[in-house]
Amino acid sequence: MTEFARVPQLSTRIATHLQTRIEAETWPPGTRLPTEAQMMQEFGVSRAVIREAIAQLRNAGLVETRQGAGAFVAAPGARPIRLEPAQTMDRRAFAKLYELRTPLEVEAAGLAAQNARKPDLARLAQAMARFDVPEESIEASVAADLEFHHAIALATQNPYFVQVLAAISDRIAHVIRAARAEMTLADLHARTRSEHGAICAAITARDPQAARAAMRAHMAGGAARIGLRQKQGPT
Amino acid sequence: MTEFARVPQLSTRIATHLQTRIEAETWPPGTRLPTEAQMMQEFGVSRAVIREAIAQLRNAGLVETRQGAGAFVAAPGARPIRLEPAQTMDRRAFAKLYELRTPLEVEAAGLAAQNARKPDLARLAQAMARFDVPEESIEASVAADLEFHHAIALATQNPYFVQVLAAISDRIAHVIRAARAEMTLADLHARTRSEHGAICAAITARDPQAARAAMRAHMAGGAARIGLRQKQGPT
DNA sequence: TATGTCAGGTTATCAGACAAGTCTTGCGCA
DNA sequence: TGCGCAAGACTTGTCTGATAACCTGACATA
Repeated sequence: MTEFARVPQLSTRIATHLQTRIEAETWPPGTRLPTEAQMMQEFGVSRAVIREAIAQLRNAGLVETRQGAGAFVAAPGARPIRLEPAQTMDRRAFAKLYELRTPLEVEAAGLAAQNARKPDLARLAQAMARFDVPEESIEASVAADLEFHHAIALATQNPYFVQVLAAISDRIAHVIRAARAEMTLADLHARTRSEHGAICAAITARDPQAARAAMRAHMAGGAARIGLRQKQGPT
Repeated sequence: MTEFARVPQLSTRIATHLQTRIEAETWPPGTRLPTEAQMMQEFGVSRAVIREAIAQLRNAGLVETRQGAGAFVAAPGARPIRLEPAQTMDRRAFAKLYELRTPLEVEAAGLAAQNARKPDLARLAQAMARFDVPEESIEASVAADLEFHHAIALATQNPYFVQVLAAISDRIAHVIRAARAEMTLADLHARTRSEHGAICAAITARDPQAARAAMRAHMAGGAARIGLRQKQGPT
């Protein structure tokens, strides 16, 4: 009968405790966890708490439950890849995130040039067209930017790029929006349009090398615009 | 009364329903969700189900709950990046995952060459040393491989690379382990040792360009060894 | 051996209650 | 009038007990 302090939620503490047993392979995949009743006794809490702890693990993909059968340790391949959010999104953490984003966007541009299909190119052109109108608001501009990069990710034909880039871009856009940039909206709009145009042209021409180079320039430009230095040479 | 179609759990259905409202910005960040009592009435279920649904959203990082106050839609920046597991980890999905891993490992090698500190280089050398002994088992070999790549990720000084590469490598290693490879263990050991050595040397020499090239060769070699074709040229 | 049935165990859901924390409101006081 | 503060309403966290849906394994039977 272990006694838990009440600082974090009871269920969370129990969940992390169980998680260590699973990740330490004390309970290898396929193992059946103790029943809820047994855990109630072991941890000295009510069934509601146990159920919530199990729910957390199930949500994290570490266990699977079957009504009437029990809870089982899931196979590693079934677990989702998960990146914990940075505690504070300060300038340093932001730069690190951008550092992660850059090679992914560059590679996505190259893959898009190789693998894009007709509908992908159409979607890309459509995203480009949104820049033809004069700049309206920071919101509209950011949304158009996101849509363009999303179209590239889709063109890779690789769902992993779509997912991870969507998550990263979304967070970066959020910070940009909050920071408000130091340049005029008109200038930002023009530069983005120009750089996006180069990328779009290279992808449409199915030139992976040019697409990568254009995207790399775009990333470096974006980093510079928001005050980040990238000390990265040619790859 | 027999049910033919098995429906997902009640809590899951309600959770996804709430999720659509959040992602459609019907409830923008900061909004307070209806109270548990209100939802009980709206959906006609017990409080336990509502609480499980909320718990799912909380685990997904979409809402935050505060005792006595309520449940609130979380800021996008606070949400963890999450990659859903592929339904089936077949050869195609595996290739896509490798496609994502390659640019990340290449960039990590380059950043490691730029940013590695003394302890990082020591850890790298230690990981290399594990290959000096003759091959033992497939398990030991895979573990040493993972440790080497983990050491590189740490040397980037970028926690995002550490997290995402750890998650991806772990899953790839799992598949490799299951597939058992087509080459002899001795041959695999020798090749891995040779390629890792080149990477390690480039990083220790603080030569980012050479580190990137060596890692790219290593990735291509690994892909070829497990039967994947990479149609990727120089970046 | 093969098969159908049943009993026991397990999770899913329901219902009601109290504890702990938060927010609002109104009252007393300066 | 304006401010401080405490009481009370409200909300989530935890506990308790019960029923329904479901799974597994043993057992009887042909």
